[in-house]
Amino acid sequence: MRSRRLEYSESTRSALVESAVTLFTKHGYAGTSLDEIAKRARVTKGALYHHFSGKQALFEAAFDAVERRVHAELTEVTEGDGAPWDRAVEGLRTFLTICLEPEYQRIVIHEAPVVMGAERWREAESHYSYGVIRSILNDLVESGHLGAIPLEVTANLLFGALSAAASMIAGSADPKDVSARTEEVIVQVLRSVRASAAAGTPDTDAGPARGKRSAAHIADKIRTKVAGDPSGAGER
Amino acid sequence: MRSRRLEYSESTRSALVESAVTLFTKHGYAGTSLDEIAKRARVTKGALYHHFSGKQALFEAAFDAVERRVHAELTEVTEGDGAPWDRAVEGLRTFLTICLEPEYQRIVIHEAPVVMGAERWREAESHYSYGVIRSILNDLVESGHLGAIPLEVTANLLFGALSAAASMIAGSADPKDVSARTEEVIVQVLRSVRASAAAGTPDTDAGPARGKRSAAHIADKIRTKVAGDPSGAGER
DNA sequence: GTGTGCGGCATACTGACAGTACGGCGCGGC
DNA sequence: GCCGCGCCGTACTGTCAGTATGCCGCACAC
Repeated sequence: MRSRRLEYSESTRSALVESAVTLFTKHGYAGTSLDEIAKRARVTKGALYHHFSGKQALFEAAFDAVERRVHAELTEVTEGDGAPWDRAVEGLRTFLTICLEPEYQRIVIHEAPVVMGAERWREAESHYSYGVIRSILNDLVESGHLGAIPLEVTANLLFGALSAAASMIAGSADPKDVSARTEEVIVQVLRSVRASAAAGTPDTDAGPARGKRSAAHIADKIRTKVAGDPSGAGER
Repeated sequence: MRSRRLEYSESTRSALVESAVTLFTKHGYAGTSLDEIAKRARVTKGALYHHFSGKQALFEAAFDAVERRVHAELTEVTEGDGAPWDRAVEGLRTFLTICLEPEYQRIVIHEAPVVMGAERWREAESHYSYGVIRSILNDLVESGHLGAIPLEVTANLLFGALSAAASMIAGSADPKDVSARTEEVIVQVLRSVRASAAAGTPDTDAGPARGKRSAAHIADKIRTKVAGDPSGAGER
């Protein structure tokens, strides 16, 4: 039988995480004191340090909480059974929407790389939004919508572009407009790439550009190990 | 005549900035104390506070120092008199190289948005690297290499993609390889877009594409109202 | 060349905050 | 009903950003 003690404990823990999400979103990591977080959760630092090893660990818990929500929302859209292209566009749209949420913006996109370190952040992201984007791209490649592209590199570029877009959109005077135009541009680019791949003309054009080592050797490297660690998302 | 006093003063100031650049790069903003910075510059905090209003102001001075160096390096390449397309590709390559420098990576790309606030950072960037990218794109459009694109939005997407790429490259096991592949992908995409524009076929093709559902409804969902604290990101 | 003002900097202090030590209290098992 | 341990509160410590204040010597006046 579920113990009362355990229930209390989990309740305070989640209260702390929720409080942390709220305050980190509003004032940032450096601008938020542990006393504030504890106070908002109606406990003291003693409780906080009982559940988390320190400020950074608490931040990561908050990060995970936000990411899990977002991930659920994303996969719901992208793992449907529609055509890959449609799911991709819909996923794109959903991700842009998510990026407008202050929690995701500030905690995941802006603060996390600094607080957790770029290394850990990248690692964590590969299990969440970044991973979704990569798998969407993979679907597009496998279904023939995109030609041979280095998966990891392309996914990374796309993810970076989308994050920057989110930041710009949220900071703009007319978010709806900027958001719509952003989506247009990305879809347009994807279509161009698709068309280019379909035309079977991997370029070779008459540019005065550099050496001919272009499209050929790219294909060699398409399959950069999608692997990732098979263990279920390493919780701290 | 140039006063001796003034010379000393400027020397102290630049020593502080240089020290700040070094230490912020190595240990980050939060991980560096003002005493360390002062000590490395062989002065005390008194001198530091004489020249700068606080830690944040010192960071911004360090930021500016790095940006100015980079900007000079970039414009030297992109403001030549070659063909727009060549200058673009060369600029792209140069920027990717710059992104490998730890100073630029950590101070400009990673820490600055958090320390200065995304708002200020964006504003500052528009005078530096981001501005260069935008003007390169503008040249490409005017010279007919790219079709009609929303300049700001596209430049922002490209800048975000490049920043993310830089981060990935620096963190990878084989930076040169990843860097090369990144360049390939971007150039490839640009070529596709160029081809698509040249073909005068803004798509509409017979893909499994979806209906013309309005892109604008995205922003309806911006639930929380951006929540920005306009002050320089709650730092302390 | 002597006085004087002020810019440039050092020293000493204050408040805030992350992290630690330790103790009490109540739930759950016996 | 009693004991132990897990949960949490209280009180303290060290560190660091920022402030208050004063000294020292260069430059300029005369």
